[in-house]
Amino acid sequence: MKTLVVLLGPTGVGKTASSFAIAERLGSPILSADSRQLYREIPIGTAAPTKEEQERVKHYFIGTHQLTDYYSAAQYEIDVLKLTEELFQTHDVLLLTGGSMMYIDAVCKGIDDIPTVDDITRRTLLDRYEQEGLAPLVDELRLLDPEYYRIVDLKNPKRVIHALEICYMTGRTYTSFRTQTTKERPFRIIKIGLRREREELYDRINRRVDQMIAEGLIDEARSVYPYRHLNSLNTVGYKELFAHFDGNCTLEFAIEKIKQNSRIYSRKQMTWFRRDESIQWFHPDEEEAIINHVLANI
RNA sequence: GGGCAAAUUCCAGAGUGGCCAAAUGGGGCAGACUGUAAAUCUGCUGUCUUUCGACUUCGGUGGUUCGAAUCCAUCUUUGCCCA
Repeated sequence: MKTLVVLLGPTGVGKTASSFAIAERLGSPILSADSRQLYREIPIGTAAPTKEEQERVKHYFIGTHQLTDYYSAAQYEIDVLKLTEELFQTHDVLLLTGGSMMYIDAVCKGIDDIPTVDDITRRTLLDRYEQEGLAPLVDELRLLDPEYYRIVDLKNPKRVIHALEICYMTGRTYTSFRTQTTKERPFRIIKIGLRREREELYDRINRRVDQMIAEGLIDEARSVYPYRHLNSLNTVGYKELFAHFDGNCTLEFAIEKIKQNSRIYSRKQMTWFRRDESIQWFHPDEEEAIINHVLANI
C-alpha cells in the first residue's frame, strides 16, 4: 500500500530543514502544504524553500500561483490528490509537509463538495455586510438555513456570510452541502508532528523574522504593496509592513508586530493540531526516531 | 533650597467615600474552525473555590469614617517649574 507521510508543525519549528533529511531518506519529493508559499511573489516573508533547496529535492506547490489567483483548501485537495496519483506510480512513499492546517486536513480528511462562490454573489454579500452590518445577515441565515444558524459562530462574519453566499447562489441550504464525513484515501497516512519548547520556538520565530528583514522582506513587501488588499496578502509579515508604509506605525513597531503575530499564529496551529490524535509528535532533532517511526509503519 | 503635579492590578490608563478585584485598550493564555484559513471569531486574565462566596490588592506608614484606590498627615520615588 502506498503511504503519504505528513510532516506538520507550527511555523518556525524547523519543518523545512527536517523535510529534506526525511525526503532524501524516503526518496520522495516534497509536497508543500503551505497556503502562502504557493505565491511566487512572496518567498522571503513566507520562508519558502530557496531555489538551491528546490534543486536538492523536488518541490511541489511552491511559487506556483500569483497573488491575484483564486485558490483554496478545496482546490488544494483536488490538486494534491491528482498529483499523488501520478507520483505513486513511481513512489511508494510521498512526503507532504507544511503548516497550513486546513490544507492538511483537506488532503487527509477531505472537504465537502461545496460550490465556489461567484464574484457577484461574493461582492453583493460583502457590500451588504459593509453597509448594513452583520445583524441583518444573521437574521437571514436564521430563515434560510436554521440548522446551520444554530451551530455557527454568529459573531463571525466570514462564516455567516459564506453560508449565506451558498444559500443564495445554489438555492439550497449550506447545511445540505455539509456531510461532515472523513473521506477515504487510496493510501495510508502517517502524520508526524514537530514541536519544541515554547520558549525555544518563540526565540526561533523572533530570529527568523530578523533574518527575513535582513534578506530583504521590506523590499519584497514594497513590491507587492499595490496589491495589499488581496486576501493572499492578508498575511503575517506583509500586513504589518503595509501599515508602516501607510504611515500608521514605525518600522520597528511593524517588525515587532510581525514577530508577535507569528508567535500567535504558531499557537493557533498548535491548538488546531493538538486535537488530532493521529499525530505522532517528535522534536525536530530526533531525525532518526522520525525515520524509524515512518519505516516501521509503512 | 522653594513650588506644583503624579504614584492604580503584566503594561498603558480610567476611577476622587459605598454600585471596585477595580472601566477601556494593549500584552499574555486558552478555545472554535469544512472554500481567499498566515484568514475570521470567542472566552479567560489578583488568590482560593465547582458554584455561592471568602480573602489580599490601587507607592510606604499612620489617621479620619459605619465604610477609603478615592479624604487628612507624613515618608519615599518620579516629572515639571522657580532658584
